[in-house]
Amino acid sequence: MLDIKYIRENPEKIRERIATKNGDVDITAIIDLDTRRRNLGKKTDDMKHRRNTVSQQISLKKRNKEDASAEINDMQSLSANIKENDIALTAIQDELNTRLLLIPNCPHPDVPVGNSEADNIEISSWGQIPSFDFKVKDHLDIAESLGMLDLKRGAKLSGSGFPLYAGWGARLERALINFMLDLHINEHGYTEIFPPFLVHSDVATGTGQLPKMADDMYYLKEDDLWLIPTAEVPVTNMHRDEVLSSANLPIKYVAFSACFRREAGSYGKDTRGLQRLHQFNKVEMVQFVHPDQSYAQWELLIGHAEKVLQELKLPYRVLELCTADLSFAAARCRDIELWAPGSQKWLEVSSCSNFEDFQARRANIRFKDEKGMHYVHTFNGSGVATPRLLIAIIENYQQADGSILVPDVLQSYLGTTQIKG
RNA sequence: GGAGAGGUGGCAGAGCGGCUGAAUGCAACGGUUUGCUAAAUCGUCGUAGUGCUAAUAGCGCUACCGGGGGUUCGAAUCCCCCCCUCUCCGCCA
Repeated sequence: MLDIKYIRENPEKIRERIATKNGDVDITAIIDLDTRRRNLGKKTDDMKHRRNTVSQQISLKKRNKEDASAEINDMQSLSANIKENDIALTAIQDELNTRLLLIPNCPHPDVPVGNSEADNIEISSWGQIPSFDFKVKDHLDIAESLGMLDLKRGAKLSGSGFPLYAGWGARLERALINFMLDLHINEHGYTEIFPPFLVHSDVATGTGQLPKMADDMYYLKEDDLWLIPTAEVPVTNMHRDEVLSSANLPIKYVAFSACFRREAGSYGKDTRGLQRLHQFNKVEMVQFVHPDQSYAQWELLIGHAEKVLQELKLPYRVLELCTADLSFAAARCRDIELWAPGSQKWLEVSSCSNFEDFQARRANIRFKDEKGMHYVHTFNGSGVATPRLLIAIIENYQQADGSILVPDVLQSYLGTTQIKG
């Protein structure tokens, strides 16, 4: 959410910044609502002041056994008017809020302006793209032949997009999650969180998924609960409506969770194997920081995600997303993509977004220092999502005989050096 | 799912129609004093909206005692609904 005062004072600037994100906002309507809210609010507050004053007089008169019926009469009609105004005011406030919640975050000034994902900029890369002296296969062929994946049975249970891992596939999945959590906890100083996977509407609103992305989330009507699309949602909202102590910042959490996404509107795109799923596992890093440290810490977090891939010795590249490719809530974002030789493409395994105070304002997460109250900055990044990581491991570590070598750092977790048929 | 108790400022905890934005204690901040890893003492000490103003400084007004309604000239205080926490019972991994 943007600050209404900032909108009031910089309407044109906001319109321009949002336009670079291909967003369109009716700033005029918002400013109009804001003006009406302030005018009616002032008027009503003055009426309430009068009521408070006169009520004091009534109290005094009654104590002195004097007649106060004239004043009481007056106040009866005044109170009726106040009630009418309050109702009107609530309606204005509600509409204003609804509109404010639909305004995307403004991109950071350093974000390259672009029209599509084609305008994202590669800012670094790591590792060598491997070459093979045999015909490479893609992850689905390999995993199915090794009994690691059973997508047919997954679909029998829940439909396509709900993968069923079996045998070494299931064990590899579990090993990856443990490896990543341990890395972030032991080497990067994060505190582990294991959150609920179902959350209230206001929680999903706090991080920016609602109201705009409602169609992309699974919803349980009976209980009014949403399945989380990422651990970011519950973990960020842990501190909703809290005042944090500045001495405790930055707060760094890492959480494993299953993630549920309806992927409405993306049918048929990148669907082979594990590329795009309705349910997947992810290790997510979330930080709450002082605004002054925001971008420095965010860069470190990207390094934490990269470290996972370096330890696994997988080639990757880092992209700075252009304005058009930024998500609703993000001010700035870098994606990390892994090379998948069997599929012959780069696969996004981590998205590291800085939201500045956008989420903090929505979720009301503040900190206090000598100068007063401020909103924290929040940012997060996958560290990382498992399905595409699994694809990259299988495809990069595949052998001519159809087996897969296990990356060094996973061998102790898996108890083997090679996965064979 | 059933029964009971309770939700008050950073925390603990009074208040139970007007003199309460809220006692008291702790914590925090500032000063004094003594001095050694502390105590004593004085003062300050909620958040948000809004108006005036050059002002994130100051002053004023309004709102907020889990959330939403109601009664009343006036509600933290009375009434109704909902949510949450705790205890007991039931069910259950």
